[in-house]
Amino acid sequence: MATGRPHRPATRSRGIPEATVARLPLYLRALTALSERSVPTVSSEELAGAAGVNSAKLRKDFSYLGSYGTRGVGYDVEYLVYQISRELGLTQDWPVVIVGIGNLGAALANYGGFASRGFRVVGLIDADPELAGRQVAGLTVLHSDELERVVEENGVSIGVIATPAGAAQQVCDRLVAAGVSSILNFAPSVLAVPDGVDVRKVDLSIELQILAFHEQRKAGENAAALPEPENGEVTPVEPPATAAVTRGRTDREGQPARPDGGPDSDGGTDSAPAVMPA
Amino acid sequence: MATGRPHRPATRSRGIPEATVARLPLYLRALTALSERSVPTVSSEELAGAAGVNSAKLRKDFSYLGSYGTRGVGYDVEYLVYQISRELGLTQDWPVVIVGIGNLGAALANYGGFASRGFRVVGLIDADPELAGRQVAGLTVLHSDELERVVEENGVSIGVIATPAGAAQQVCDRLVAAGVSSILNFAPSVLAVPDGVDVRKVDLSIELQILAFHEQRKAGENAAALPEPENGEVTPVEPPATAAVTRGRTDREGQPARPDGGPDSDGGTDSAPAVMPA
DNA sequence: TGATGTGAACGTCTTCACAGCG
DNA sequence: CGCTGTGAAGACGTTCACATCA
Repeated sequence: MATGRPHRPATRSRGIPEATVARLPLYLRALTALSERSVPTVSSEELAGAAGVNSAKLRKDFSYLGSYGTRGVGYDVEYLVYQISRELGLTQDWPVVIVGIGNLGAALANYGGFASRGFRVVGLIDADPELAGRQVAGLTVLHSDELERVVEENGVSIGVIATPAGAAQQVCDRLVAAGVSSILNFAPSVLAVPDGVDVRKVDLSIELQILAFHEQRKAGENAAALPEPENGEVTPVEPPATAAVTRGRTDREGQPARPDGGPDSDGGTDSAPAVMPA
Repeated sequence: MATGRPHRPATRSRGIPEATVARLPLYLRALTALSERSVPTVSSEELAGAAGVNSAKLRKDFSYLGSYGTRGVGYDVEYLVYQISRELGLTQDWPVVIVGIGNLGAALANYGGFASRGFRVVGLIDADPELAGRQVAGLTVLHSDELERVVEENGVSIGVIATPAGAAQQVCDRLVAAGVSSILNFAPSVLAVPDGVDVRKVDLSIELQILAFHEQRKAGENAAALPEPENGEVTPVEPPATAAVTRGRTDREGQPARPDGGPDSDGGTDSAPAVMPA
């Protein structure tokens, strides 16, 4: 789950729960697919299947929007597409700037899903003078100096940060100062923003770490009940001996720092700082 | 937030709540930064600030791992880094394959955050014969035919899908058949997987849509209380007249489908299918 | 009759407030 | 004394089960 953090304390937005808002785009995608196949109506059961949720949840979600279904029949696809689009604000045009045109920024600029949903990329910005002037996704990459100008001229309210972690906060500050009030952050850093500015975070590495946690548990179940090193003594989990069959895990280091003695036993740790592609 | 869907019904994993697991990587990052600055201990307050959460939540989270702090003092940085790493399974080495080497796949392959946390990219795979043989991030891109071989030879249990939406399910099926049991999906499609396989989804377009929702609400507050088209009659929200000052929104279409009459009034809709960069 | 819409029950997550310990 | 660790309360989200209505 790319996890986001709405700055105000999870205030229900006009009565629509955050969790529901987060699922509306999912429904919209499924509905759009149906619309293209000219399917006139769907039941909550069918639509829920296509969106990967259960039908009770879907019906409750839709109930927050109003009564858009027909009992005994289902939901009118076209009508629902429009209502959800309107609720999400996709019947408007949202100019967007992307800052940091590395591989990731370029991927975002080329991403078809943006343009098709009311988002229009109006500016690509990078600090590297080498990049300035180059064409990416049909747009000319601009130097960072132009950031404020692009934001103001286009009335941009949504900014995407795809810079290295070190640059993210500074870029964020400039975006906010120029008038941006919603930020999608791909850099692995925590952004501080004033009240009224929304930040959502997408962190590639965090997602993998969550997967690793669950993967580790599966492995633990296959072996005996996993040994619990509750106190300082650490017993590294022995990988099951069956080599080729068991999914590959190879233990690395084995020495933790101890909480009591002076924690200066071992100088620096191994891990490099998490840095974005650039 | 990029949202994930653990397949089993949100079972607490060995007593650690999912929400806590999702935050551990955040804490780990903040702790690693402190560790590099050779800070020996942190209070829950400081660490919470660095991670962007409140301190009560952080303490509760850590309490699920055990009592790793010292009252009146705080937490030993090195020790906590190790404990969280172990809990997340990052003291092991996780071989990973990335399928779909477009801009996004290349960005992922180059992403420093992977390698530094126990994740090792062992295979880059793409269906395009043109790409096969090219070097990306120091690895040779392999053709899809090699998928099963790479997964089996390296004991890969985590796969990343960065293909277009249309290819995602097929790639997923092959990964699972070859032995992968955790999947990070960047394609905008709902994946069906057998029990025991975890899927996490990162959807760039969904994140933007959620931002747009909140952005729209901010705009609505600035104007009068937003008009509620509760019944079929739709009143498109008039954008505030102040042009340059108000953040840019320009209305597009205005005609919704009606729920009662035959829904065949207007053939196809405008929006193109959401497709990944390739 | 068959599907929606929704109160009510349940489970999970967050926050509070303070006991307890170094 | 200061900070952790945690019961308890409250907010939020999900699921159930069924009244309701086209």
